[in-house]
Amino acid sequence: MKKLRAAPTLRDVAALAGVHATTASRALNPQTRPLVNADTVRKVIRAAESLGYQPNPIARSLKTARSFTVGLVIPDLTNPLFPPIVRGAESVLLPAGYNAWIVNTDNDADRERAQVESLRSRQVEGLIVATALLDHPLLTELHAHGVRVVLVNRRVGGIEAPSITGDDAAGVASAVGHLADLGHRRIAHLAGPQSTSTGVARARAFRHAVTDRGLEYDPTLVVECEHWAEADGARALRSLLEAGRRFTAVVAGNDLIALGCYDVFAERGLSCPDDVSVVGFNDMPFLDKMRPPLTTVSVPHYEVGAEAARMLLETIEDPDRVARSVLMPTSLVVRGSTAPVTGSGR
Amino acid sequence: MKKLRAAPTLRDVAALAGVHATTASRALNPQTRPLVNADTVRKVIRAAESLGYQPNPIARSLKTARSFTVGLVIPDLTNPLFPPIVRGAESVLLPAGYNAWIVNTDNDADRERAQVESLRSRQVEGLIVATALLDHPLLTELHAHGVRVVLVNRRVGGIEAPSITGDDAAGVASAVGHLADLGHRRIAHLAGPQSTSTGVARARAFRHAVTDRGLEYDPTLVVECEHWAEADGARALRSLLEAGRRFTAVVAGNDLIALGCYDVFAERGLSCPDDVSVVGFNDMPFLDKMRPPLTTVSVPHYEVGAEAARMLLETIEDPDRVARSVLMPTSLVVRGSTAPVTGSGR
DNA sequence: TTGTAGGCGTTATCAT
DNA sequence: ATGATAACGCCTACAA
Repeated sequence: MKKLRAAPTLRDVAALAGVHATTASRALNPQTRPLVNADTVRKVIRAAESLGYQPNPIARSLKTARSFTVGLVIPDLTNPLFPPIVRGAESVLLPAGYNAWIVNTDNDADRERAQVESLRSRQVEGLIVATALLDHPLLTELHAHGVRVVLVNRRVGGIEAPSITGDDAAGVASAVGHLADLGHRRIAHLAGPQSTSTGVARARAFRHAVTDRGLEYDPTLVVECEHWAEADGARALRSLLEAGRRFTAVVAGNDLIALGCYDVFAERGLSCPDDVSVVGFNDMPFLDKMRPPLTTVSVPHYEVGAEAARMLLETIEDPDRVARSVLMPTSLVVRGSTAPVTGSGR
Repeated sequence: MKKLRAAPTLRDVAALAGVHATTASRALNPQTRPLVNADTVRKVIRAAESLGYQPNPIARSLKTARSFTVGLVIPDLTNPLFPPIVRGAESVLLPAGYNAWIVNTDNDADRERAQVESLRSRQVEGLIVATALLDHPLLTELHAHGVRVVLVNRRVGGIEAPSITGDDAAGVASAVGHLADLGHRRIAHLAGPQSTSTGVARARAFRHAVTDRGLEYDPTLVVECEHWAEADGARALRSLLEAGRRFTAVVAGNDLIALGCYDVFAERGLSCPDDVSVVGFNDMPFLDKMRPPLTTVSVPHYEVGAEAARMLLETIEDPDRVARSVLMPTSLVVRGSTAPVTGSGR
């Protein structure tokens, strides 16, 4: 068995430098360094380097109740939407000396509660949360307890937490506008879950965009999906078809719902975009290689994550900062799933 | 400003139960519970519950040098290959009372070193590492220092660390066999980086599979990609085409390299599978919706992650356990990117 | 400018 | 069966 040399502690450094541990602590900490003699500082730093000293963050946390760590609460890492948010957040946090603790909730409230509890007990200094529901008791609680939270992507009703989201209204408007320009008059909306702010915002934006374009808003052309997933998108589209609704285009709540439509097209021998045009939302990776390449609304997820991290760091440094809500600009990416309306319609 | 009620500590529980903190500790800890009077245990537990007591893992770590946390070292979370590994690992770790710290290295050695350092300083009890290179000084070092490491997906040369990988040889053999059955005789291989065990293993397996099938192995039909990415796959395929090589099928090192080929097909007006068949590796999500749907070798990544976590927990509980290397079974998923060879060839 | 003392919350060790 | 004491490694008063 190999004997593991224990990591050097502050006392080891102090001993080597011939000073007291306190002095070593002060010398090593940029905050308190001015308090100590320049020569001593140099000696201590040299000692620390020669021993390969790394402060023990656990001991530090215990004493200071800080951790230089923030929690990222993600509903599902396998949804390609979220990894770019994570990377964006890390791109800001790591250079600032913070670490990110990523947890998956699997869209499960109990698991979310347990994970958040675990983060809190490890003294995370704030949370970036991507799991928000409009009615979200846990987040309401955390907010009431003064836990620093920044929401990404979705918001919670009734609390004033800072949030960074895509501009759903503008995005949906650009999608509807694009379809209208192509001559589509009967456009369906496969809405995301109405338990999420994004689902509601996009559905509302759809209604407004349609009427703004002088089209008739037909509520029977709007179906809610239970989850933001392919299977639910497929189910929603099937229900429209089976009810005999007529439409020539679909605005999907997100890309996965749009891809679910592709499955139904294959089942029923429909052609996209010849029979039906489809627009997604998010611009997740690889859409350009789909059959057909999916027209979608691009959201700058990396920037969403980065901005959320910046905002969280701001609130950590200045707790009295007022909550802001930032809308990140979206852009329409036109690909092959949308085309001018044909004579036939459906 | 809201006053945050500090979390109750063990002393609070002890005081409420009318016992000493030590006793409360023993009563709450299943390991030591038998040492204390059943009545006392009940009193303490009741007190703990009424206060909502949660042990402070930081203090516990400081004292015990344990953390019930393991680190997951991932090269790039936006590569859809890795999230399922993460979830598989979590599916084992969380129920066992462990947490997972996920870190992204961006394929950068310095960043990896920093992240691993940070994990170690937080007392993680082991590492699940997906970033292995054949020549990997950091991992060699960690191994020499006795750090518990389980490798996933890829291995390191020269050290005997347990590893969980897909069965590259069998997977490539099934891909080559499929193409041979379709009549292909001149098959190219766009190999992954030869700095990774996977890249090497698949290239070697390709050579063997080709000759096993009685085909001629032509080294000019094998090109190494610098990274496991679309752009590199595209570059490699272009180099073959520009050199005027003749082949009717491609075995790509992984799915991303295969998708890079799609870009080149589009550039040059080639049709897949009519002009060239392509097989990928990994079966990442959404391949069934690509144009054309990609034939690939499926690797059970979720299970890879789960198995790695199980193995790591085993080594934590029984450090003398000998390192095993597990090959997870792969399966060929035939889709639309492969077809019988046509007369023309190229 | 530096040192001393004490404590963050928990558990290991020794004593009762 | 329970209590007292000390220690994990660090930092923050306070004292010198």
